[in-house]
Amino acid sequence: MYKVLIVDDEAKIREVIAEYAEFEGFEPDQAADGMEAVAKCKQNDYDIVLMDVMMPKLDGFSAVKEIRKVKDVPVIMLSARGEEYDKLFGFEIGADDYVVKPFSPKEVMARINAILKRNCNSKNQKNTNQSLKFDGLEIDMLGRNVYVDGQKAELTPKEYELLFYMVNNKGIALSREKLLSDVWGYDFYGDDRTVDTHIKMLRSNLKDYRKFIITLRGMGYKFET
Amino acid sequence: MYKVLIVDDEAKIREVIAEYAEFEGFEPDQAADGMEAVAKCKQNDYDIVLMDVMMPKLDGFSAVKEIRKVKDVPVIMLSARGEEYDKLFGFEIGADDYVVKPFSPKEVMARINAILKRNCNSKNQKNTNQSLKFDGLEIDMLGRNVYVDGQKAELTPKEYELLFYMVNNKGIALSREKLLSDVWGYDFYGDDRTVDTHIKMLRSNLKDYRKFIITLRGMGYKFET
DNA sequence: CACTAATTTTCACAAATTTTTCACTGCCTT
DNA sequence: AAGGCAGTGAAAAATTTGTGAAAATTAGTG
Repeated sequence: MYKVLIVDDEAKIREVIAEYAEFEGFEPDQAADGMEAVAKCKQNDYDIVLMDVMMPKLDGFSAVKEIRKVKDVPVIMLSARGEEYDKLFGFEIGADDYVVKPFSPKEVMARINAILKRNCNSKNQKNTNQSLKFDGLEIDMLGRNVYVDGQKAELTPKEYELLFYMVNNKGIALSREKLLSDVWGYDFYGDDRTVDTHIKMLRSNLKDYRKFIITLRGMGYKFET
Repeated sequence: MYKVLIVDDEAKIREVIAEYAEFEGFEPDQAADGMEAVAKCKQNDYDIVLMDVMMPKLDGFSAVKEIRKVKDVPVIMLSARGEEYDKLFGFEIGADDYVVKPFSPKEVMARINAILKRNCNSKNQKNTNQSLKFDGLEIDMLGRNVYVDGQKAELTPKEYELLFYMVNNKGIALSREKLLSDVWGYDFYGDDRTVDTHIKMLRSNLKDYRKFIITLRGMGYKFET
């Protein structure tokens, strides 16, 4: 059964959608703001997230960005604001669809089904191997664990996020700026060498598999097997 | 490069979208009705299809149904009718997205990008893998690798940048000044012979394919196959 | 709320690598 | 044959990365 997380600050809206979702055979869960959504996503594995844009504490866009750091779950953005700017921004940070309020629950359900259907091939593959394995380096996306030759590696959060991002961009050259903006956040004001230090720690934790983290002199780094 | 098929009976609309698509780096093709769209899809491999619903000869829904029998290409439906019924119907027959006219070309492009990004793991990998091949010289732009007869060439950053720039200006005569200002930066204060030295190193690393780097006496260099 | 532990960030320095300079050689062109 | 221009090798200069340690930040706890 597919699990759906519904994020909106209005309880009424959450209820309506949840009811429909349940009727359609989904297992709905709710969050009232971006912070809660991020927390829930880190704990649970949802098959899709419906995310309102305008919310207290943490807005929908920022929440998606935060969630995407650790989970690759499809997201549909809900917004009362139908302006083009928002739409584009939503897609850019990787929303899979965008629905403008007021929407009909039926339409939302149809869009959920469309996305789940589309992702079913890759999703199923991903579900069966939610963990990636490169030689003796295993990354368990679900449990957020990394194993080096079967032994659990104790990575700090940043180290894990960095590895996760690099693995998801396997074979692609990543500049320090790109890494800082995607892993640390677009609003990070800091030293380039910060990346180096984390790469150092990551390498040291990956033991022999440090070999997968390639230095591209004058450029940045990349993960390559 | 991604190939997009634009299906609409109004030439004007096709033109506008095609223009935008080209600007965005897609390779647009057009069809004026459902029949033509089906025929073209059977012949060619498109990465995505934009399909109008209301068309003479064969309507959009039927066309998609027909296309899906032979090809599993993503489809975005375009429709002047924004009624919910159509939307649901569109998703049911497997449309990947649904845009209601009048739409802004920008929004359509954003949706195309969203879908292509999502599907990139399947067949389009070679498309995303921006790699150029000239004889036995292969340049993998994404991974920043250069292969000479399948063997990885260890280029220094400047060597890579120089090669990258020259390849992107294939067949064009490049003066030392132009190279210095474009590859090194407009603020570079230095000797002209610097270019020569890097060309030397690059040639030596490209082995037999040094032949692509042509000296233009009294002028500069160019890359030509 | 202060204290502790863990994590993240900054930073300076050494080591490694790359870039630049430059003198010299030799080839092309007129 | 001479003058100009490109090719080359090697040394010097500059840049970049790896790393350790200290400082700053964050989270957890009594």
